[in-house]
Amino acid sequence: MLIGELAARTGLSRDAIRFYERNGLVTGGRLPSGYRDFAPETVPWLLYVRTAQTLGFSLAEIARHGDELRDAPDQAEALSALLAEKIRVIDARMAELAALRAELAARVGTGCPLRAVEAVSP
Amino acid sequence: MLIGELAARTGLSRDAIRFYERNGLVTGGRLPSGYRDFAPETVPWLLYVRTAQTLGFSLAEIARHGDELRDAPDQAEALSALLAEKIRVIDARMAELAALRAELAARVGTGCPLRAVEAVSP
DNA sequence: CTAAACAGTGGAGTACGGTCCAAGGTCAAG
DNA sequence: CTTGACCTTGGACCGTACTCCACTGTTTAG
Repeated sequence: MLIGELAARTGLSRDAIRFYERNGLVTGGRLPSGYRDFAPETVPWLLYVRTAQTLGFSLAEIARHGDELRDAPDQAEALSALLAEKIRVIDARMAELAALRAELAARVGTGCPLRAVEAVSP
Repeated sequence: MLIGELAARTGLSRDAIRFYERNGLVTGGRLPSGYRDFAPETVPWLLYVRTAQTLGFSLAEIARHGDELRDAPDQAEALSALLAEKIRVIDARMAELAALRAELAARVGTGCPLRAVEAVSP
């Protein structure tokens, strides 16, 4: 698959894909012409990359996870561990959000406890 | 309060605070010496800024919210609306995370359904 | 054979959120 | 009056995650 098609299928720009390649997030072969040639599985992988990214993982982290996965003796196990770790991260993040939500919710409708926030505004 | 003390109390660097000031996130008076002079309420405000930031709001958004708040005819109401909006954002974010968590959880322990993710790694 | 539509490279530029630094002013203590 | 801690400014620089551009090579359709 050429880069243009991959871009179309993932919604990424060709430049972004080349950027990802430079940073070790994707690897493709090369055709005799020098054109990049991507495997079909690259599509779900890139979709996954975007998901992980919106989750707050940096590209470097995602690349590192990918590497760990590739180098693992037992891939299935490594992946399970990775996913489990991500789930922990998600849980932690959700807990933070829940705490913040509670804090905000407690202030909504009260005319007073917001002083700490409002009295100072820019 | 001088900038150094504010920095110490908020955990921010003096440079970061000056950067925030340039970008309209904080305002302080000036002493005759030219030194910035911050009100005590700036401390909770900056702590709030950091919280909002970890929530995924950009400094520009936070500044804009602060402005809206300041300009609102009814501050208490404006703040309630703002908090309510943030809560919606949080809820959306949590829902995304929950969906992703479910997706990941479904794959953990299975040796097969992870192909889509694993077969492709960098 | 040529033109269009792809692809490649390198490098500059962008926005964000800062950090670091030099040169210099201010202030309190000794 | 000097020393040291603190403050000021402006500007350079960093990492992240890209985008845009010019110039060049390849492939494909007519």
